[in-house]
Amino acid sequence: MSVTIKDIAERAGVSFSTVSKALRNSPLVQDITKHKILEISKELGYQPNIAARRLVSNKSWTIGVVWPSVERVTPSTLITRINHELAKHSYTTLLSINETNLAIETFIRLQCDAILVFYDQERREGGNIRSFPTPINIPILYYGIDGLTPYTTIDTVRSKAIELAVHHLVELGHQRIAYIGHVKSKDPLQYEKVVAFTDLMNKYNLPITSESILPINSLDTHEGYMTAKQLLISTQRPTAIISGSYDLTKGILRAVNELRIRIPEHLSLVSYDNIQQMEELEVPMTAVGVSLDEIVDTTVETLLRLMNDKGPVPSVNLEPELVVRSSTSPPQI
Amino acid sequence: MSVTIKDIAERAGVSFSTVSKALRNSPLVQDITKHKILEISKELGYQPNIAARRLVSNKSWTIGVVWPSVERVTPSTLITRINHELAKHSYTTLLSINETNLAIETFIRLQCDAILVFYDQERREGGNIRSFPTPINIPILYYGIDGLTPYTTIDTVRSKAIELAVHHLVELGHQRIAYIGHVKSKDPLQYEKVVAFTDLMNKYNLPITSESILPINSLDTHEGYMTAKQLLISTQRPTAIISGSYDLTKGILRAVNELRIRIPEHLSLVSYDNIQQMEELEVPMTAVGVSLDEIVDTTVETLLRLMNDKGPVPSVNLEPELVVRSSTSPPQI
DNA sequence: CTGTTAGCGCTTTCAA
DNA sequence: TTGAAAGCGCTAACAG
Repeated sequence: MSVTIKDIAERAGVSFSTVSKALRNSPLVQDITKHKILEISKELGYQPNIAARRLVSNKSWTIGVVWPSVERVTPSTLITRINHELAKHSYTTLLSINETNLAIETFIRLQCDAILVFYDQERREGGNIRSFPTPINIPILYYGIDGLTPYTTIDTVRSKAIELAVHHLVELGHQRIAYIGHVKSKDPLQYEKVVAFTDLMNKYNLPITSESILPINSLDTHEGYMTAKQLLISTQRPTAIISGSYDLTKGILRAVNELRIRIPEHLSLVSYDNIQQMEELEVPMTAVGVSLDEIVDTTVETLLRLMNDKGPVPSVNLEPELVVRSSTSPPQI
Repeated sequence: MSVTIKDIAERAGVSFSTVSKALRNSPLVQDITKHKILEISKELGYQPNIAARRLVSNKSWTIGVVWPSVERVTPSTLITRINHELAKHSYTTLLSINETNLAIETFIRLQCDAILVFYDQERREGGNIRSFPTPINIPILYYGIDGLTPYTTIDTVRSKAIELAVHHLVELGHQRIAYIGHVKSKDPLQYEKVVAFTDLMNKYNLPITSESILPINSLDTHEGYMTAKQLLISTQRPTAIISGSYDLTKGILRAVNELRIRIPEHLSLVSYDNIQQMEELEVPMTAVGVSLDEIVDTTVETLLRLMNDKGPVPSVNLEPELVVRSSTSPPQI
């Protein structure tokens, strides 16, 4: 059995309620007594039992995160940052890699104070996105699927980001623009970007050929490299490329280097994913997207409101920005 | 507030202990009553409070997994599989991405039934590998760092795997053997493999040149591709390559294809990581390592013993195997 | 079959 | 400043 306040009380020769107060640093306990109790509890390796505490105080200081896709690298940074930020507010995050509804169930049983759900686009779970089958008394926040659930949601307007990219390039004078990104899979988040690209190219009356939308199989560096190399060898190569993710961009850069193409003189490059690392690439990268800081802050803030406010908390749709760096310029003729 | 058995009891017009029995499907409750109770509880969205349950029954059916490195892809498959396997024994896994000691603390407070620790080699945490600062009453199992902790450990003999690979190639008659997989970072698990390679090459009196140990930056596909391409262009190219991971191997294969080198006629290839996917590569791959199934099974089994046995549970060092497929043959002269 | 009761570890009045 | 007592949601004897 684990160490309890009773064990400490016995050793310290005081009542267990005094121990409870001492451990929570209540002013109602003499300093000497407090010291002694703290010492003994350390010695015994005492850890307060969250279960019991939650039972009486209705607060577990625990947030459940539904994380059905451990294997995807992209959002990992996000959860790491959120975890860190919540820790500042003394919350501990717990992840579950089970199927969404099962995970939610577990978190309810654990009496978490709130649940954050990263919906798994790839696994496409059985239709229960809209609402959990039974009523839930714990606040839930969804990430990334605005409009698909009745719960509060944090999302980013991906199409807008692509628009910003195309617009920027067109303003610089580019006409032959290519988009390298996920097309094949049914991932709606990725699909949204391609659609936005096509729409905007049409709007500007720019040509869409087989060489302007480059499908890839995954969002990793190697795919970016291979696809870009193929594309850039062509004589009618584009004067500008929009890349669907940071990892892809790294690959594209390698291909560009090998072919001795200079950025931005011979080729302009805009990348999705507004993260700090864009700044540190060989060529500081012009990028579009919502900054990670903003996503993290908004998510944590919404989570806190969800737990503290009585009324409903509104969903947020974060607006992407364009950050112009050195990878874009007017096309050279 | 959440729904409790009392709420159900009231609605059903029975005592709350009858509800408790009914929910746990006790034979001591009439079928009609049981049905009614089950229905009401579903209607109300009842979820048993693990906290309260654990408080009295001393069992939370919950296993804490310390997972400090969400961002690393490799072991993700492992945890996914373990999670699945434990579910069969009705345990739920909970992950924490916090620093090890903090995570352990949380799991103790949550009264998990056991804790599984994946030690983070990259983050190299502050010296507390050896033992948790205070006594713990919950069984702990460490993965991958045999000999560094007093707790029970599951580990694989990585050096032995590399030995098997070299031995196999030497027996086939290879002399110029290269190893791709020396990560520059100080990851001890990777380092162990390089050391084993050097030792064995020396033992067989085979030459180690600058072209037999290829340093890489990470274990991913792109690194494998770039490194292999560089290596294989050389006139004095090796007749066999040992690859440090599955991902690297995929990259090496791409380079090989591009250069129109044929496997195994022109080049033999052995890969670390004994996983099913090796079978499905363009060339079914000869591989070394402990099979994932075995790792999963052993881990789960040890975890269960740790929870059920009274006495200490021994650590396990899993022996790697060599699985010969079609990617290796004697060198052609 | 069903209800009553005690108690798990803890916080929180209320008394001393 | 300390202790006693009640109660959080649940399980497990024990009585009825």
